[in-house]
Amino acid sequence: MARILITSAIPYINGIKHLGNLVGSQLPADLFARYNRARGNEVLFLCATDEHGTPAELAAAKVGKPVADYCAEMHDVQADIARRFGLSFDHFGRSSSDENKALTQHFAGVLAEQGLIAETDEEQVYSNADGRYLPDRYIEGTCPNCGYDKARGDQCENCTKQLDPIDLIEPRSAISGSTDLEVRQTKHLYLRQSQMRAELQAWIDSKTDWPVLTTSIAKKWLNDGDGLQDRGITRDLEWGVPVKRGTEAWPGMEGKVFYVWFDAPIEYIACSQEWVNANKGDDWQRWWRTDAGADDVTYYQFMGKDNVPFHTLSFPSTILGSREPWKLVDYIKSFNFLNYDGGQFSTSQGRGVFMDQALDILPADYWRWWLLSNAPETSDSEFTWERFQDGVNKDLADVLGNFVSRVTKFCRAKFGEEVPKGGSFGPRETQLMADITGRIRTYEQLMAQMEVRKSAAELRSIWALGNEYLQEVAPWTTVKEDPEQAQAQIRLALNLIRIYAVLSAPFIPTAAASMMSGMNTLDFSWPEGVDGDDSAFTALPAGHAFTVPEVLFAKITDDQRKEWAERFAGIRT
RNA sequence: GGCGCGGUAGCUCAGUUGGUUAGAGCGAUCGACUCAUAAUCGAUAGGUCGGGAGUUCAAGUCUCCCCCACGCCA
Repeated sequence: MARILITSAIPYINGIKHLGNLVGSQLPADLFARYNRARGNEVLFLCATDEHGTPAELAAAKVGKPVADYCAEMHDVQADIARRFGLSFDHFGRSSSDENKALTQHFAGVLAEQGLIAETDEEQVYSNADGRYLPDRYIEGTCPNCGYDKARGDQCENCTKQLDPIDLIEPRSAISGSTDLEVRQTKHLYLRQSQMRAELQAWIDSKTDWPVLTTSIAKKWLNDGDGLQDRGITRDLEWGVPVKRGTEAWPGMEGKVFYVWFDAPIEYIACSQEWVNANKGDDWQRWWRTDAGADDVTYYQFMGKDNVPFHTLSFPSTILGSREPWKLVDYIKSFNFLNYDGGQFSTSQGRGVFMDQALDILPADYWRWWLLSNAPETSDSEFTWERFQDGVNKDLADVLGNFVSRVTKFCRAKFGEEVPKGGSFGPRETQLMADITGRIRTYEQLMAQMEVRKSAAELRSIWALGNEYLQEVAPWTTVKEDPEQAQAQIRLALNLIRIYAVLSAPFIPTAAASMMSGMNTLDFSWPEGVDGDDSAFTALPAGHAFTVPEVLFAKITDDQRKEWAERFAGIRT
């Protein structure tokens, strides 16, 4: 039994995530977690909210709440939506947890001991009215290049020129509008990633089986220009992990916090400590410490491409640079972006469909299936309401749902609601079982390789095999001439429903549960093969009672599609 | 401007280390069936694999140049 550690990129606390965020990390990670559990592997699947930084502070201020309260509330909101989407985290933690504070401070301390932390003095803009330092992009003013009056401190959106905040004419705070700004000297810590460059390069080069998307982004950052740059890991903010050197105070760093990108990935580890402290597990070290039992763990990370640099370079610098025996990631599965109807999904602009809205109009399985079977693996892909309707109706309603419906209703009408016992399997049945077994083996390989779209396509063709069989042996005709033979045909078809439920559960867990419930069984054993008395194809024995399930997937009508397309055409307010 | 990922049937995409008549799903057309969510099953049509040059007995698959789209960065 393999031991599988899975983490999904942690979503930022500020607001509800859209479908593009979902399909880029949490959803495929959940697919992989569910599959591995179904195969009997020991799985620890972790996710959390990423809570620190300026955007959270501003969002809290906007609704007039203390930032800690705001984050606590938003964490619960996100946890509830994740649960309703069927995301099967073993724990959904918080980067603002005490565990993460202590661990982040610990890493900073040991990195300093290893000579990988540099202290620098730099100039930062301070807003007296706001009582805080302003990140570059929160300073606005007139562009010295083109005269645009809403240029940001990092770049002018009008002429695209890169700027320094001190270049701006009549600079003001983007938060309050105040012009009472001053430049102050402030001290900061840098992670000396440049020192780790050769080691990271060798590590990345050894990962020949990673997606091209992952390695190409990592190599670009390693080799572009002057190579990997040191990175500031502290900020002049209040909301964050206080800067400490382990448990000791850090002279000169009073009142400062670690940068959100330093503490966020450390939460992957801290989350497992939260998992233990929540009494859900009893040993986090055997997942993370190679000196405490984690050497047989295989660790997979899932994320969108925008997160790749931090996971291939920054976080590994932290792990490797500590010179402590932490588990390093074995495989990084990265995704491109999902676009929405001709443009990008946008959290800040409220464009697209967000997770709560999606669940308001359809059950999670509809979304899970479409998003996963169209996951942006090789390139960006696009959500349109037409494609969504086509995919859901054809795959889920017509191919799978209708198969369950036609088999169970036919049996009920002709033989009653129990698995019929007559007849025996002949050559055609043997062939079907062999065909399905062969495809299951392919499906297993694709799932193990995290080939999400191909796995979905393979699963769909397994569903279709059932319809092909029924069409060919035509039990509705057979029953008139040879009822015993028809019973054998339907007995096999009913067993296919259980097999389909088990195979499909990672994609569509709710519908799979309905199928299992209808088949009146708790036998979730994975279909290993065709041979022997314990064959998956005879798991439901003759005489086993079942009920006809409710319609598994109602079709999306043209009227619904049009209404939703219109409702979600604008921006969310 | 640099870099990255793409450009394959109407649409969405597969096409390992170059090798027989380039594949799938959807859509279209025709047919079969009537158990079923007007579902299913079969068949057919449809592609000079972005353009050009080159290497090779052989290129969608390698090399070079160009064009287009998207993304990232400066």
